[in-house]
Amino acid sequence: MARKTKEDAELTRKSIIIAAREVFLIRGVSRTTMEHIATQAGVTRGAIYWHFTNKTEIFQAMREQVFLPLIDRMDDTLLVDNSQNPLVQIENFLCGTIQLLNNSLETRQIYEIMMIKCEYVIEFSVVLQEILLTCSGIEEKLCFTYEKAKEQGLLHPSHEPAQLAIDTQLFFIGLLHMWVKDSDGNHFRNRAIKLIKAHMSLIIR
Amino acid sequence: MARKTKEDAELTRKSIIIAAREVFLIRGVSRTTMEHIATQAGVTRGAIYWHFTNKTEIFQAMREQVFLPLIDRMDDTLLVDNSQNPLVQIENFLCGTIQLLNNSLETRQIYEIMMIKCEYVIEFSVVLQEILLTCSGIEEKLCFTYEKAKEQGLLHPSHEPAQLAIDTQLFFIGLLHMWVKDSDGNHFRNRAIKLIKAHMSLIIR
DNA sequence: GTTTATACATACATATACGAATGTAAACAC
DNA sequence: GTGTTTACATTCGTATATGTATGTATAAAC
Repeated sequence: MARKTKEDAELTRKSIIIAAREVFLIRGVSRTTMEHIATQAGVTRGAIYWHFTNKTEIFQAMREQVFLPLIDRMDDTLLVDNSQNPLVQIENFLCGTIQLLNNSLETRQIYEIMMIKCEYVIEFSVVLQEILLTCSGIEEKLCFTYEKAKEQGLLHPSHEPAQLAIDTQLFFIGLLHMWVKDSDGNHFRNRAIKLIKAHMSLIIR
Repeated sequence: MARKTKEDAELTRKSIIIAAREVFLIRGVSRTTMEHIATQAGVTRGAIYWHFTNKTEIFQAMREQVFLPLIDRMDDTLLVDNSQNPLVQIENFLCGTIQLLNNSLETRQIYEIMMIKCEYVIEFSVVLQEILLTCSGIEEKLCFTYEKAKEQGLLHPSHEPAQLAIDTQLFFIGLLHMWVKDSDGNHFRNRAIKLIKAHMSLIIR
């Protein structure tokens, strides 16, 4: 076929990432081939190899579409906006993530792929490291916000911000994992917001 | 080669499961072939196809070696032994699981495989359902134990056993996931016991 | 002691996947 | 308007995986 304009090329690049997400979700990352992605995107493998060197690069491109906004939203909710009660800030961040998952098919699918449709073997160890780094960042920001709460006397005196930060983080990681696995929705998806509020209520006072 | 006794056949069956675990851990479940497992076990694919119909069946056999004992231990710690403080029972169950992971290479590897070396696509949906069922069971037993604690006045009056059960369960699921991912150990593995005690201390009184 | 079923190994047929090499037509630079 | 580069499509060689079919030596049944 013929050469396209730069805008068109960028469109096919994006369509490849979208196609990859759709196929990853159904077949799992390891079992999807370049041919699967190409067919889904309506191009040939040649097009994919032009834009990406291998499947890992497609995966990373897909991942960035979700995780860069996550960091931004976390910074906005926890660090920038200081007008609110810190505990409400944390609750808003957690609930906001759940609402994002509810509203955005793309985000929902990418989370599902990353959590239960991907095998973190050696070639994906970079991804694992990045996930751990992201988690460290979340913990830090939660800790920072819990410290604000403590300064304002919102916490029980025996509760340490660092411990609360890890507890909340682990609670939320568990919630996200079960949210993703709970495909029928009755155990965790529909109750996620209530579970977050219940968790926060354990901490208040 | 020649026919073996039943005991020998059972030995090769077990060696296949062990070999599968070792290869799954390195290559991920999807990317390991029957040939990989056979080579690792020192047999041919013929032996594997004799004992198992496909890879999923090997995976399930491997999984049962860990999850059936888990249920038993949970029942022992949370339901049977009523001599102790219910909150201590819960803490013992959680810490016991971590200690099992620390002490048993086999358990540790199978958890790692199930959490980050396996893609839960359609053919593994049965496994996912079983995991969800196991979680429901854990939640029920935690709830039962928290109810005992409430009856004994060990909980803050505003804390509901059902909510505490889910919160603890999600905390622990998150902890297990991070425990597995934290291969260098400094972020979660070495701190797991302390994190559990911190979590339980949030609930007391 | 012969027969039969077992516990594999070997061989084969088929399918699939990858990466690179090559082809090509249009966009863009000049 | 010609040349060059881009953005792919097509083709090819090779490797690898699967499942089955067949071979075979021995344990077990009788």
